[in-house]
Amino acid sequence: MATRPQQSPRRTDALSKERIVEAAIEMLDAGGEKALTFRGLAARLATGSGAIYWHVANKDELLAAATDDVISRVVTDVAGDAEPRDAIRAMALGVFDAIDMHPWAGVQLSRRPWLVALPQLFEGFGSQLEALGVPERVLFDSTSALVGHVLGAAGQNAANGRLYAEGTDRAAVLGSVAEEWARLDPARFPFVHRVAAQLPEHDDREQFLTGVDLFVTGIVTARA
Amino acid sequence: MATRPQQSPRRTDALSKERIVEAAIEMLDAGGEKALTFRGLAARLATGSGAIYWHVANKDELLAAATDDVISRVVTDVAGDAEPRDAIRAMALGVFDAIDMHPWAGVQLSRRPWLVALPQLFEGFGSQLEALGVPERVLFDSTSALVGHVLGAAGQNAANGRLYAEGTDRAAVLGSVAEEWARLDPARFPFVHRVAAQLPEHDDREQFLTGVDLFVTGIVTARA
DNA sequence: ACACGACTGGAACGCTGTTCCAATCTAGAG
DNA sequence: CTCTAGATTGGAACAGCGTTCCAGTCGTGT
Repeated sequence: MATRPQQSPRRTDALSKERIVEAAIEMLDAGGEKALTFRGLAARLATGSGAIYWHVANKDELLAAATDDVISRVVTDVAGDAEPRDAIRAMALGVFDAIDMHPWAGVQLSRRPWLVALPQLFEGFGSQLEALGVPERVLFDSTSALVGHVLGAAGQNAANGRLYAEGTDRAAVLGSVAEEWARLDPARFPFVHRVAAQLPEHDDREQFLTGVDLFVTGIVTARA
Repeated sequence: MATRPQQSPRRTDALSKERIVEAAIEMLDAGGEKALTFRGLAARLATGSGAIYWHVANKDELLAAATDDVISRVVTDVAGDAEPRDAIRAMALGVFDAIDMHPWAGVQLSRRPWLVALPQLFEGFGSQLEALGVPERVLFDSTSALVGHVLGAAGQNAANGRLYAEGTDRAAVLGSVAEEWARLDPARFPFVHRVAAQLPEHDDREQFLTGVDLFVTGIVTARA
């Protein structure tokens, strides 16, 4: 049988999971989820796809590792010596911005939770709620709800963002959606009809923050 | 050149987008997102994949149509003559249960919003908030936040559900996650350490409802 | 000098979404 | 009734994917 010549020279710099994850994040940021392929990754790292599999079990693990990397970086960045409400706002905004910057991570978070980053979020939000005087009895439920809200709403926003990621701009897309809403039957959709105009001009980041504030207000109010 | 024999007899019952979407939903419910393939769909409908493409542009459109079908069914089911808070709880639970029953739809919702069902959600939640006396000025933001919360938290839950969907049961998975949390450094994760025990025994549905209530409380409180 | 395990890279496999097109049906015109 | 034009079908073909497999190469310890 014919021997395989193995013509191309071997790499000198070692491959590693870190280097692979780093390259994967770059590809994901550049072209979204479907831009990450093992062939492309191999080309970018100047290797073969088989070599990658020696360091990473499969694509799912690679995506999870990339998501973990991106999220945990943000969570640890937030300092903890502010007022509880401000600290919560800061952490929530950190998550929001991270997911906004890496939308593929948002999808991943709503797909495979219990990530390494999750305990960090729980710890951060939970301890601040405790500082706000939320009683032990409802602390776990409140924290779960808050974490779920932040991840859910941020992911939701990232999904919207992807719509006008390529080419078309935000205002145009939202404008056309607003037109659609305005065309709906005013008898069946009076409310939608009325607020359609506000759709194109709202600020996603601020709206997200409003939601977090409302949530904290609810928790604090129910505390009594 | 050789003619193609086209041996198998033609179907008598017409193909249609509705029939295709219906079959797709069955496949998605049975085996999740990756169980839906055009080949499998063609086999189930006793046709070829090409025929499906005459009715449906591509897989994305098919997924969007299936999601719309499942979600809008639930939204229109909720009657509207209850107390505002109860109506909101009922609608939220409807969405929660729908996504819980069809987890693939949850992923889809956090991926491609502005679905046909979205105006219905906006209308439902928005009009109830209005009935609660939320002033016009913050009505749009509050409704957006509430819709985002419901979709986000429900999707989040569905993602968790998929972890113990196949084989392993919920209690076992949550138990092992709780153990992992308990093993974390108590100095760095005091809060997580403390609430880990509550993780396996909490009720997702109830926790979701708690979150919605907290949110509404926050909105009502901020109304003043 | 040698051997052995860690590591590499590219070929190959089975599957996917999608495109293409001959074959076939249906409806209406003449 | 015949003919034809368009709507619809089904399956072959294509490019590309994740994954597996394995011959080859390197670095290290003896």
